[in-house]
Amino acid sequence: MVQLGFEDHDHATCIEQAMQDVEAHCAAHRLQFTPVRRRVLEILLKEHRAVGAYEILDVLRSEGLGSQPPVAYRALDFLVTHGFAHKIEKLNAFVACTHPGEDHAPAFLICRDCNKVSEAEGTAVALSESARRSGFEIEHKVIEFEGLCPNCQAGVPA
Amino acid sequence: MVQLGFEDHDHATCIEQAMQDVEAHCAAHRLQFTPVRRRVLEILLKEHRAVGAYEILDVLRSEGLGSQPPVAYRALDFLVTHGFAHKIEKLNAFVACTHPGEDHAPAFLICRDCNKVSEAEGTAVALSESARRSGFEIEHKVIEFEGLCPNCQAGVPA
DNA sequence: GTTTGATATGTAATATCATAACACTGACGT
DNA sequence: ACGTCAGTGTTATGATATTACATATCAAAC
Repeated sequence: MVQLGFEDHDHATCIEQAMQDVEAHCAAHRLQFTPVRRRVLEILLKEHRAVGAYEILDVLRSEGLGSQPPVAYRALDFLVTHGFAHKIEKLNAFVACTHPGEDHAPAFLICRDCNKVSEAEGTAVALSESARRSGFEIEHKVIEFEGLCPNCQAGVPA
Repeated sequence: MVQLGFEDHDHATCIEQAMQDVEAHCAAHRLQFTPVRRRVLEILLKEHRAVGAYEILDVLRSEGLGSQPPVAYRALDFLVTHGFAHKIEKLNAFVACTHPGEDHAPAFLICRDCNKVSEAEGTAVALSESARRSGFEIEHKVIEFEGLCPNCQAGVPA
């Protein structure tokens, strides 16, 4: 399982890489990667934690990129729809995707202490197959595990 | 997988059984199954669908059992804490538990058309073991699959 | 190169979900 | 009777999200 988020890593590279991937994906699919959308993704990428829409809106507002909730929600909707970000239902907040562009069904590990969110590579979940067999057609999966990350268990300061 | 919710069943019996189970569990554990809490559980049990807190509050209000949000939220909190109901994070709403009293980690199938919610018996999910091995201590699991139930796929009227 | 349609953004108003804080009540043990 | 504590009543407010409509911008067809 990939567990980006709790581990140390070169964050600047991590952001740059993601931005380039999204850029490329948008170009390839004729998607408009507008300034607001780009900025919202940057804001999300800066943190490996779920960020609320109004927190994002505050930043946009301070930069003159928009001032009303729909601005943030529309950009987030674009990012989520195209797989560049995910909504964490448990937190009513959003995280940047760590595998942008790939079609995947991620599982999230949410630390209730440091609030970091880690996206686990979506290996097959037994249950979902079982549901499908019983006739339920799954369109969207929400798999979120809340708990304590290794760092917080060890008392590492955030 | 148990799939109560989408199938036809004797609903009156289903409600009565659940109420008795909860009653017994409260008696055994010295929990106060007060009128408001009882009524909220009844409201939830009446439907195999997620019900919003304010929808519940409307009913309580009309019956003189309470008029302000905290009344509903407190009762729901009691029911969720003791495993008599679950919160569906995807919908910000609540369902009665179909296995009250048992300690379990349920998975939910949510039909986006008829809004019914089915609680699947929580068999082990491969991912959660994998997360645990990597050092993440899971305290709470959210597993929700949204899609189309067999009835709605077949065009059966709700 | 201008019209046209689709997509994106600006903005006001409002809907929906949830909690903090504090006062009151009633059951229960002593 | 008195103190304690869990539960409830009530006010106020906070947090999240959408509807609706106006305006702007882009891209492709003509």
